[in-house]
Amino acid sequence: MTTDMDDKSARGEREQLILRAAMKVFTRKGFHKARMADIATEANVSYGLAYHYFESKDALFDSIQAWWWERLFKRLDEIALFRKPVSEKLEAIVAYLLDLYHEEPELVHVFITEMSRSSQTLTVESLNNFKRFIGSVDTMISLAQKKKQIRTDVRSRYLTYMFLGGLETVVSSMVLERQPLDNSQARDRLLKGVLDVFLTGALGRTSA
Amino acid sequence: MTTDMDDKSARGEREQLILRAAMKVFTRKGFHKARMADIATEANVSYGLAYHYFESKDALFDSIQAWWWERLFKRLDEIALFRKPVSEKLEAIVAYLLDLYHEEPELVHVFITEMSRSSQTLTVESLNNFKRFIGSVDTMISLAQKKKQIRTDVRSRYLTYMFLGGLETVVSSMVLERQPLDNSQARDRLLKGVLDVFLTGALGRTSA
Amino acid sequence: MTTDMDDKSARGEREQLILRAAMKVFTRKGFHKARMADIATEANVSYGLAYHYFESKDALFDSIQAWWWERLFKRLDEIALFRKPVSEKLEAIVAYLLDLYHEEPELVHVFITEMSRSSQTLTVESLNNFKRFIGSVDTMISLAQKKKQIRTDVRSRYLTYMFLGGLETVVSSMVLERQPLDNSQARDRLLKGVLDVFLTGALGRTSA
Amino acid sequence: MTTDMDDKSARGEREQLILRAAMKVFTRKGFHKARMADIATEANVSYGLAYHYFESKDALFDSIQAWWWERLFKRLDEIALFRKPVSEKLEAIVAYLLDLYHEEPELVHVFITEMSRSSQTLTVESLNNFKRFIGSVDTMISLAQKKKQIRTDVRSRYLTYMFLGGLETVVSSMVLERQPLDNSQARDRLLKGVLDVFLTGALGRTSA
DNA sequence: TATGAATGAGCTTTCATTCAT
DNA sequence: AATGAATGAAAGCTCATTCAT
Repeated sequence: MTTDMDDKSARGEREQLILRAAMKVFTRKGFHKARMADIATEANVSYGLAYHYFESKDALFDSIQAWWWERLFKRLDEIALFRKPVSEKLEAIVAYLLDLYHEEPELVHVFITEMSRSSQTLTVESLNNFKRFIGSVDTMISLAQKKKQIRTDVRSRYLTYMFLGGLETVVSSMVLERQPLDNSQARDRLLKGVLDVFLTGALGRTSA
Repeated sequence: MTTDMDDKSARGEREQLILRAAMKVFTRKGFHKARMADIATEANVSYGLAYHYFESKDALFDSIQAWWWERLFKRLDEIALFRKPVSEKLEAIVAYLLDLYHEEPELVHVFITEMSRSSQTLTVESLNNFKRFIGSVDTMISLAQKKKQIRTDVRSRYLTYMFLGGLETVVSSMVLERQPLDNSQARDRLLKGVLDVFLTGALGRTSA
Repeated sequence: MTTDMDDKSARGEREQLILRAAMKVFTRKGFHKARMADIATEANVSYGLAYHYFESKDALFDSIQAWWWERLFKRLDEIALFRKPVSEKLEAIVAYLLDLYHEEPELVHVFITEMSRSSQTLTVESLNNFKRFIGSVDTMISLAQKKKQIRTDVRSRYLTYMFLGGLETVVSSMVLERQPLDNSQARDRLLKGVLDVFLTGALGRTSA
Repeated sequence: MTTDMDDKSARGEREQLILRAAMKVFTRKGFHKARMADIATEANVSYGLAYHYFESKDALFDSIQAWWWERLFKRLDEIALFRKPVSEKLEAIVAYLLDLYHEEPELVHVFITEMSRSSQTLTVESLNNFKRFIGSVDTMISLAQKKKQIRTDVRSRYLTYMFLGGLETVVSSMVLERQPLDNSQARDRLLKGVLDVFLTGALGRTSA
């Protein structure tokens, strides 16, 4: 899996340091209870330096969001180009999230706890990102419907919700209980599980 | 559907007034940006009075949570006693949420945006409520597995996550876009859709 | 001399207390170096109470300005109606300032040091107040020119500047050296002096 | 008119650059709202460099003051030596200010708005400069009184205040409204006006 | 019950100043 | 000479909470 770390190291080292410290503190205390002082301390950096790199606490949070969405959309765009059945595309999405959780647990944590809900941070812009995210998956699914790869008697939008909702909840349960995903077998089992349940349902193929 | 309003009317009328005002303001501004003054204003009440009924802002929020969980667990317990296939139990859960969203959209909104995520409010107690909630559904599902009503090759916990996650995301999409659910046809379609996708998967029965 | 104290006592007592404390602190330290904490301490009042009554430090300053202008314009309007030669009108203006300095030295101090110059606080609105002030005196003077009470070979605007400038500087010298004006003889001498020099010039009547 | 530029060009060119930038920024935003960063930007210089030349923001302001007073006292001392009637000496003072305003409007602006009032910057030293300034004019006037060139029934101090106050207000009105004084006719009219009103008063010679 | 004035800890943000390069 | 990253004290403002009435 390609990593976007490349452009990260291009950014100021200190900036990265602060960004990562912020993610840690947001993970630990949540956005609102996190104080800039905590972030600076976590980064072993003076109070003012955080403001040297980021205009405000909100701007810092926005940078994290931007980072998240940038990576995600980049990967989604790659996946959309796959010349493979929808099942493999969806599998790649699940894999992306699980692997990112392994690499950057704090980033995923912040996404789950601070971005994905929390009306406080739901600006018009972030709502648009969500719409683009959902829309992107929706496109894959409705394409699959056209190719008769999956059922057509349910609107693609609902299939999308069920897929993303299930995926998010599985990830959430790991995030909130801070379960590491260091075991690649566990990762594969989860991967297959999510996908299989989504595709064949709780009844499974035996329903035939 | 029975309503728990009965015990609500038992509480002081003013108390209810304040509680509902709080839900509205939390819905509008989120917990952290909501000020006690806003809530008092919304309730047309002095803000000293809010403290007469609720010890603190947190206590006020806790009351809302308690209300939510009380209703939910009561209903779940009823559903658990159904002598019916798991599909009907799950359908009753979906129906509960959709109907509650129709009745008390703010309550569901606060649940989605403030309670279900947001590490700020994730106290040990609320985490326990989530565990009990998930555990309750898990029990229904593993019971069904024992009765061979559903597939047994996936751990009940994951089936539970996929079900609740899908359900939550469908509800979320309504909540966040503030879509009313006043049409009973739409409600039934949604109900069947969620259930059917969960049970038979994205491939549907045709996968046989 | 009528006093506007009446409407002041109508305002909240505490509000007045804070306003006066602010004037004292502004007089002592200047607007910028004055901290809200200083003002609260001076007023023997908690920090937050100042914000209960005044939205911000600027708003507090604006209130002082408003008070100043309100009193001044009220008096100027009265004076303008005098059916007397211009010399008596101008004398009344000088008397107003000298007496106000006796009554409310801090108010005059703040006017001299913070309002009358200091581009920081020169908003469009306060500039307009100055223009109205100068315009009001200008009107008296040009009226006197039409009645041939005073020379007509110099534009009324310049006569106004010379009068107000001289007056302000005399008052400034008292203010900046914190000279009290408790002696009514001194007050009268000053009053006559300013007026006589303005009217008959440095050469005096002997210039004839 | 001789210029003090000689010693200015002796100073570092960059130092001058920064000094002028500071005057511009002080003129635009006032001393307190002016940030060192603004001054550096205005001078197209890094803000570390400003500290290379000036110990602090206050020191920078002090340099501007010193420049102002140095020029003024030099000129006043020259004028004091004139073997001419007081009217010509006072005329030379007015001329100095008007011409300086033409040459260095920002310097005069800073004097009017930041130095001449504003208790914040009124240090003991600057107060002494004011006293020396006023004293210098006072000396000219009391000398004229001894020679019976002007009236002796008013204390020289008050005549001085009336003269300087009128002059300052006339200049202020130009400064605050940012009127250029590029027309030499206007300059002469102003010059004669100020002097004539001060000498013969609002009643003029016709008062005889 | 009901009010809203009063309190003050806590937080974000600014910006003069220092210093390694 | 020159740069600008780094520091941290200082100050404005918010708002949950208390309490006298």
